[in-house]
Amino acid sequence: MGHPTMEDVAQRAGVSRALVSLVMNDSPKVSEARRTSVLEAAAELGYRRNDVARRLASRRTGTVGVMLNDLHNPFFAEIYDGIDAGAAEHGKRPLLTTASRRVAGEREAIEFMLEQRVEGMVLVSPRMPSRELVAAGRVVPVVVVGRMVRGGVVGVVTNDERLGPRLAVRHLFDLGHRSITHVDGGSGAGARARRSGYERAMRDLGLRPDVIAGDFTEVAGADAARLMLRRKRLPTAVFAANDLVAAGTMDAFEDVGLLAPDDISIVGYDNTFLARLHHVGLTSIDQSAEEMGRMAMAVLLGRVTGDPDGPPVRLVTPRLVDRRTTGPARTD
Amino acid sequence: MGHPTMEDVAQRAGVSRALVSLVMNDSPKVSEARRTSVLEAAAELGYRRNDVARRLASRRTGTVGVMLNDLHNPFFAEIYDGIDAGAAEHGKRPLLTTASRRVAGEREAIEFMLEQRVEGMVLVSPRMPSRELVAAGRVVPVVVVGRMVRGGVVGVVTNDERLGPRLAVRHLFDLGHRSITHVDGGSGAGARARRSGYERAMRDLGLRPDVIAGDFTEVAGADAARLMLRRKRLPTAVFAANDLVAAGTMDAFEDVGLLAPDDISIVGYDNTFLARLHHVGLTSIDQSAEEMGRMAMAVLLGRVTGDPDGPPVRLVTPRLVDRRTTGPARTD
DNA sequence: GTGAAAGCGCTAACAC
DNA sequence: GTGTTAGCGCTTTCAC
Repeated sequence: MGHPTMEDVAQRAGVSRALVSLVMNDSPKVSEARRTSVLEAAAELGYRRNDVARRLASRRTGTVGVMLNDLHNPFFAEIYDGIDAGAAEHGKRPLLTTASRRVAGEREAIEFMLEQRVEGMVLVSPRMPSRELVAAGRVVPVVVVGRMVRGGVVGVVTNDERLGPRLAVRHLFDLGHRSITHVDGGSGAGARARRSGYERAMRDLGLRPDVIAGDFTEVAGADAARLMLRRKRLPTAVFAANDLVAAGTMDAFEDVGLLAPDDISIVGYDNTFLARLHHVGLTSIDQSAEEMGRMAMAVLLGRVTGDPDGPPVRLVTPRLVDRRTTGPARTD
Repeated sequence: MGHPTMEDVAQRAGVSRALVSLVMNDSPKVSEARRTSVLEAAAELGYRRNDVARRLASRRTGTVGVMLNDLHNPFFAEIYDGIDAGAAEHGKRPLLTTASRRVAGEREAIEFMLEQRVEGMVLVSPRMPSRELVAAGRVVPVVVVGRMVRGGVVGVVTNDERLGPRLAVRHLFDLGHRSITHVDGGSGAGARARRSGYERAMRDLGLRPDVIAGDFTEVAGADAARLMLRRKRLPTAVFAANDLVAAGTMDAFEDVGLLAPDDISIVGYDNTFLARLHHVGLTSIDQSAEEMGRMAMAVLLGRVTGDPDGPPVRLVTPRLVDRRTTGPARTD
C-alpha cells in the first residue's frame, strides 16, 4: 500500500527515524541543515504523518468528540460553530458524530468516540437517560448541551428552561392571550423541562396549561396543528418547543387559511435563521447558540486538563425576540 | 490512565491476549467456555476496544472521510443522510468534517482525514481548484458531490447543470417573464456551471442573461436584491443559485414591500425543507439530495474495493417543483 | 482451539 | 544535535 512512513523518509534523508519525528513535530533542537533535508525528502516522497500511529504512541489523541443529535436542526449547526471555534482556540480537533435523533444512534456515536479514545465529549441535546450520560461521564469528561443532567459528574450548558417559556407565555399574555397551547418536544432533550416551565408560567398567571405531545421537528408541529384543528376550540396562541415545530405548525394552519398573527399567534424557540427570515418573521426565544457551543468547549477543556474554571453547570439566559407571528389575541 | 487493555482482560480471564482479540472480533474458532469467561472479564473491567491501536495493527481503518462544506445549508444535511445510510449498509463509519465554506477549511479537513488514513473520501461541494481535488484523488479514492471534476481521477455525483437552470428559465419564460436575473453562487461549488447553464438557457430563448455575483448564503441573496433595487429597472423574475440565496432575496424584497409572486417571481435550487415550508412555498429545482449521498457512497466504495461498478461520473436529473413564488410576469 | 511472537508507524526517554 | 531502544494496544501468521 502507498503511504510512505518515517522510516522511508529517514532512509532517503540519511538520518534516523527519531530525527524525522523531531522534525515533524517542529522540535527546536534540530540543525537547520538536517531539518531542510528531512523536509525535502518528505516532500519528495509525499509523506504525510500517520495520526493513528501518532495517537497510539503518544497516548493522547488531542481530539474531543462532538455529537450533534440532529444535523437537520439549524440550531445545532450554530452551536457547532461555537464548539468548533472553541476547539480551534485550544488546539483540539473535534471528532464530529451524529445521532439522527435516535437514542440508539446516540449510543453508537458515543461508543464510537470512546473507541477512538477522545479526551472528552460534548453531547448536544442527547435524549438518552441521564444515567447513561453520567456513565459516559465517568469514562471521560463530558459536557451536555441543551438539557440538564444533575449530579455534577457531567458538565452542562443549557438555557434557563423556567425563564424561556415564561418569557413566551408572558409575551402572549400581555397581548391578551389566555388560551395558549404548548406543542412540546416529546422525548427530545430538554423537552420536559421546557414543558414544565410552560406549565408553571401558565399557572402563575392563572391560566390552564394545554400540552400537545410533539417532537423537535416540523412534521410534529404540523401534526399538532391538525390535532388542534379537530378540536372544538382553537387556542389563540401556540408556544412551540422549537422553531422547526413552530414552522410546521404555521404550515398546517396556513393550509386551512389560518395565518399568524391575525388568526393565531405563534412563538418558537432557539431563534434560528429560520425565525430570522423576514418572510417567516417568527417570534422566538433566543439562547445564543454559538456562545453555548463555545462555553461547552471551555467547560470541557477545563475538565479535560483537570483544572475546571467555573461551575460545571452554566445557565444561559434566554431572551424573547419579538417579530411578526405574534399579535393581539383574536376575539372569537 | 484508566482504559483497561486486552492484556488486562487476558490476565483476568486467565488466557492469552490473542484469544481475547479473537473473542472481541467474534471469531468462530473459540470455545464457548472461553468466550464466556473472556466476555465476563471484559465486562467486569469495563473494557472497550481501542480502535486507534486496532486500526494501526490491522492497517485498515474501515472509515471513509466525509467533508460537508457548510453545516448551515440544509441541502448538505440531506445529502449526508444518504451518505450515512450508504456507509452503514456497507459497514463503514463516516468520519465527518466541515469546512465552513472556506477553501482553507477544506484543505484542513482533507489533510485531517488523510492523516487519519481514511480509506476514501466524499467531498460535498468543495470550492477548491479541481487540481487539488485530483491530487487528493491520487492519494485515496475520492468522490466529489455537487460539482464537476474532469479527468476521471475522482468520482463525481452531481446534477445536470445545463438542465436545471434550463428548467427554471423555461418555467419563468412560460409565465411570460423576459427579464430574469440570476444571483449566482460566486466561488461556490458548481456555481459556475449553473451560471453557464442559465446563460445558455437564456440565449437559447433569445433573452439577455443578467448575472449578479453572490454566494450560497442568505446574506448574499439579500445583498443581491438590494443591488437590484438600486438599479433603474427591476427584473420580473430571479433565478437564485440555491434556496438560501432565494430566501435572502425574498427577504430583502419584502423589506421594501415587494412580494413573490405578484411583484417578482423567484426560483430557488436544491428544494430543501426551506422551500417545502408552506409559508415559504418556494418554487425550486430538486436534485434528490439523499439519493445523491447514497450514490456517492456507492461510487466511493466501488473505488475503494477496486471494483468500480458503473461510470465514475453520475449525473442526476433535476426537476422543477412548482410552488407559490412564481407567477405571471408583472407588466410595468 | 489456543498461545507465542512479530510487527503496525510512531513517540519518548535515554545515551552518546 | 542525533541515534538507539523501548514500548503504545492491538492484529495476525504460525506453531502446537
